[in-house]
Amino acid sequence: MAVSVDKEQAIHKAAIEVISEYGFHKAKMAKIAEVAGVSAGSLYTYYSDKDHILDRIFEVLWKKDWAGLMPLAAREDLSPLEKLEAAIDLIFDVLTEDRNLIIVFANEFNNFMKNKEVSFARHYTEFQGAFLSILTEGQAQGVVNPHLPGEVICDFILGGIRKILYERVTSDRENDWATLRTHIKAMIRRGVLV
Amino acid sequence: MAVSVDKEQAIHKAAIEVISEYGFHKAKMAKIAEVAGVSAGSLYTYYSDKDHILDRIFEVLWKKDWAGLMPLAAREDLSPLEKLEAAIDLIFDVLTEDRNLIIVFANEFNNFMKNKEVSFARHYTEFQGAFLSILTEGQAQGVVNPHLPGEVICDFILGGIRKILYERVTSDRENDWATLRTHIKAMIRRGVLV
DNA sequence: CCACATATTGAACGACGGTTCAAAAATGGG
DNA sequence: CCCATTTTTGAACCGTCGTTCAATATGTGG
Repeated sequence: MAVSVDKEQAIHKAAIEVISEYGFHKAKMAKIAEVAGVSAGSLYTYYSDKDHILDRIFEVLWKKDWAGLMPLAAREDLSPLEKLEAAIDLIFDVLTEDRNLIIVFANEFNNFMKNKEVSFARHYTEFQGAFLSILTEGQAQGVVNPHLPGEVICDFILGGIRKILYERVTSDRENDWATLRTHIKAMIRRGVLV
Repeated sequence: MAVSVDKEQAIHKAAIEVISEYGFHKAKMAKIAEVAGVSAGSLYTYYSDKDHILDRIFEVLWKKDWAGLMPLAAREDLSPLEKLEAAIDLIFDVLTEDRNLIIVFANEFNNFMKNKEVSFARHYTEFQGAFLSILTEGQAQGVVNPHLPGEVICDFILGGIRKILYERVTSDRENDWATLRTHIKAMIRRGVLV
């Protein structure tokens, strides 16, 4: 009898749902189990403890982002600007797959990284590094403003996207992700002035 | 024998410090009391419960922002762009007053607002409304890009600033807030392209 | 300086919820 | 169809704090 991938998936998905609704702290193991359709004890067949569940959620998230961005940053057939926009698309694609994931990411990520070993540290760090390298390349080629520190641009973009997605997903309005992307890209390229 | 303002202040400050270090959930009442230099029981002379302490932290924060932004947005002697930059300065001033406050804000704010009555709801909402009105005014006067939805600009700016401040304050580098402001303003005005 | 009111203390309480584990169920090879 | 093995169950356990409160200290008005 092999452990079931289905159940691990079910727990993974249920955890995202429950944590997005209550926040990590108030998300009870019993509730996650209930939503996943397993017993409380079964959670411990697939995860060592509560932290491990959230760690795994972020691991999957950052592995996707990392796997997408690393080859992208290295491509020679794209201009830095094209890469930057592709990177933004990538982040959008990964996050907008599941509205609850956006909420979990926006609310729990920073706190979870605090004073703790996380399994996705390398992927996260390398993702940031790759994103930064795209900007640096853009500056070297004279298309990105060289007076702005790359880290500042990087944080501003990622922080801005995070909040935009969170606010949109939290309101009950319908979301047109495609249009939103073009707005964000326009803002990043040319700012808000006419 | 009147309750002491000093002690309430001490608890307020200690709470920001302890919560910034451990996160709200792992911040223990006993630890807050210890740092504040009072006993655990004394916390309950000044605050009804743990939530109340954090509620108060955000109430003070948003009252400052609100009190600064409301009159600013209404001024007729400033252009929308000047108001926008003054608003950014305001947010900077309020947050950079205390590095721990930035951390608490970045990590706990969203979660704390979830499914809960908060005392600062009105100040927060009106702050956002005032910020948005500055942008709308700018669009009406033809200085802000009318194709970008005001809410998107608003969220992008606030989310971007939050992450920038958080990352800077979390690293151990020295921070030059004045230069950082000009970079952020430049990015907002003209984007990242040359 | 006394009596009263209010503040402070910190040990003890009790609820909560993550985790455990013995028992039961499921699986599958021979 | 059995038996060995692995998985699942869920009630019980138990450590962790947020909170309480009786005792004590502190301050104040008369």
